[in-house]
Amino acid sequence: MSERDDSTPRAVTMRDVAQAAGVSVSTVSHVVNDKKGARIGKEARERVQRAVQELGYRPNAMAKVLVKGHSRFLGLVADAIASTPFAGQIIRGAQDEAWRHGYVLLVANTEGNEAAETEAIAMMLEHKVRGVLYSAWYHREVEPPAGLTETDCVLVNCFAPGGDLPAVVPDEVAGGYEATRMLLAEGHRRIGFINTTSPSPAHDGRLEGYRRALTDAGVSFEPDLVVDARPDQEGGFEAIGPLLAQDVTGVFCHNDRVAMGVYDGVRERGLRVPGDLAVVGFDNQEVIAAHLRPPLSTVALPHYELGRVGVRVLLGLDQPADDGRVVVGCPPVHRASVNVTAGVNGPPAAPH
Amino acid sequence: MSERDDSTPRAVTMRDVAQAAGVSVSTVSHVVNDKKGARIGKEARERVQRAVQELGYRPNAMAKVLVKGHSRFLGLVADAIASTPFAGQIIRGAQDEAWRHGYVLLVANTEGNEAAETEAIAMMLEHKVRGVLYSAWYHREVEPPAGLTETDCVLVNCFAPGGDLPAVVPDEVAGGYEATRMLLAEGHRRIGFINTTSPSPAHDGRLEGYRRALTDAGVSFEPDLVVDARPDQEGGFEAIGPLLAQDVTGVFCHNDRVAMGVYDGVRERGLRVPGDLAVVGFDNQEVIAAHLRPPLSTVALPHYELGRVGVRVLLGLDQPADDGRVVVGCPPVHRASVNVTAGVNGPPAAPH
DNA sequence: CTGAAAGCGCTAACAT
DNA sequence: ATGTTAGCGCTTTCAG
Repeated sequence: MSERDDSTPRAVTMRDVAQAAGVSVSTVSHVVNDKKGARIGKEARERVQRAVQELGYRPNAMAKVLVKGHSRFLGLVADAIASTPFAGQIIRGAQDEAWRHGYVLLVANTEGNEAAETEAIAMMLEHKVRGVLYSAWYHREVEPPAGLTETDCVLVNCFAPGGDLPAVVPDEVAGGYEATRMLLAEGHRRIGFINTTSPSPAHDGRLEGYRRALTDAGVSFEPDLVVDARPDQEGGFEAIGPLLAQDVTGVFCHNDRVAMGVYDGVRERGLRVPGDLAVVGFDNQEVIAAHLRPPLSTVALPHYELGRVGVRVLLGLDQPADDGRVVVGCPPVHRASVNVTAGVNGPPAAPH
Repeated sequence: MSERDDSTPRAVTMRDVAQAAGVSVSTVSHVVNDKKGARIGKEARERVQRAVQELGYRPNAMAKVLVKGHSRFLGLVADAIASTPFAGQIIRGAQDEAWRHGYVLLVANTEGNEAAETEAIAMMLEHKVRGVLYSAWYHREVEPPAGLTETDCVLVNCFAPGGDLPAVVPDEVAGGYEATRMLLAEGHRRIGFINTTSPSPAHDGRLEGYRRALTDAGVSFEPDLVVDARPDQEGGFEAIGPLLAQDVTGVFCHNDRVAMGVYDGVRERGLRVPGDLAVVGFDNQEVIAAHLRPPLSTVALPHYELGRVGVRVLLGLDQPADDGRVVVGCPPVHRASVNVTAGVNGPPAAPH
């Protein structure tokens, strides 16, 4: 199974190295950590390095933590690691940034289970994490578990009632604005908006952005052009009918899945995207958006950034605004569902 | 930001508790860990428990590791945490199973970067992990990095040349067999297979399964009904034409994205799924499969299981076969793309 | 029933 | 230029 040696696979310690090199442990410590102020003879240094090589010495991170008094761990508790590709991006962003600063991520996914959450946080606290990121897979208000008060904590893709905890969240309003702009920019004036039925920051923010974009373009807001639907394919499929009946020429969908349903509905009627109807989504969910026919113009949810900025705030590298928030932009992604000539990025090569 | 106290936020240790409770540290240790053989007076025990509560004592996991000689860490190095929802499932499966046995996962995603990989493994080794899972996001042969020989290691969703490392992999052959069976069971006899262009265990295994299923059903294999295409929407879209021209009534697609492209191609011709063409995918990629119109019958890639079984093998709970492999089944998922009356599971409610 | 003490692997003064 | 030593917070004999 592995190259473990014989009877007592006791790990090789610093003392073993010292012994083999014929020096003291502190000397070994100095050369291994490449300490600045330490003057070690070229001679001895080499002997130590050789011994390290030969014995295959690996420093014990735990022992180090113990003496230094603080670990290089960062906790990340996620409510849904799996249900969606999104959480993965948050983790990746957090991981990359943590790594860059010498931190290791302790990830726990709780699937919303409160007991698991408490246990996960206890685990992190016992590992003396430098702080923890508490994240949600979709932007919403959360009630952070009690244990979190025992350490530094920043909320990612969610926020707490009081507003006392720093929160890193996507800019829903700007996102909705951008999405609507994409349609406006192509000359559309009757623009439908299929929003979600569930009350949420996304619901309110994107609507707000839609209205503002309309206003800024001198187009009056028509309540009838906004319909709420289940935020998935079925919802989009059903919602597009009424909108088409009102002669919209473009539609902004609450998310890419809704847009996917809209595509189906449009096809069902023998119509075409974008010729008969221009469509813009939200989320930029790769599997869907980039590979629909035609590829879907959309606005990206910045999950990677969210994770990344989350650790930056945790480490004190970025400062939240006065309201405790850091708002991350949602960049527009131009593809062919608004204007045939616009989207030029063909889908990337796919493996397996 | 957090409830840190004053100047020196020194953590409360066991000694503090001992002092507060008026007992010795060893007594505290005994009651905190609920040691079996320890006879502690009801009286003292209560004092300790109270002190623990009041001081908010949290045991230091690092110190514990140091004295016990081994950690409760399991490493998981993944090549692509994010590019796909798949890796997320592997992590989740591993996490759940690890957790169940009191282990904590140290996750590192390397995005295929070799330096990151080496560094990640070094990090894990320094944390004295009990072992590490090396995983790939799509089933393939890998060259596990050298550092892994220093600890127990099991391969997940991949395998090594020599076959010396235990490997947990999906049963591609059985999967291909199942997929084909779904079509055969509905009476189809001219069944196309859109395979992938990239050579891989998936390519060979699924083809093998397809052939076996045909043979077992007394249908002769026709090479012309098998076409290789890019394993995505575009590939499926283009490949379906030639197949339709050969009067296939059903098609087995290398994956769900290919099936998505096939749907488009079928629609383009004014045809219907499953009426004019029955379609079966592979992967069971939720976002796609469950929400296509009609919902796609497919075969699931058992990522969660792969991760779960990976840690079981690592912990010695499951034994690999003589060839070092543990093969995990790919269960068929019946939806409406083969037989209208078959798929009954409407898409689940979707949040946000 | 409870406490004293050794020591896990390492770092950081402090000696030499 | 290098060695000695005292802990970091905890578990675990071994004595009382």
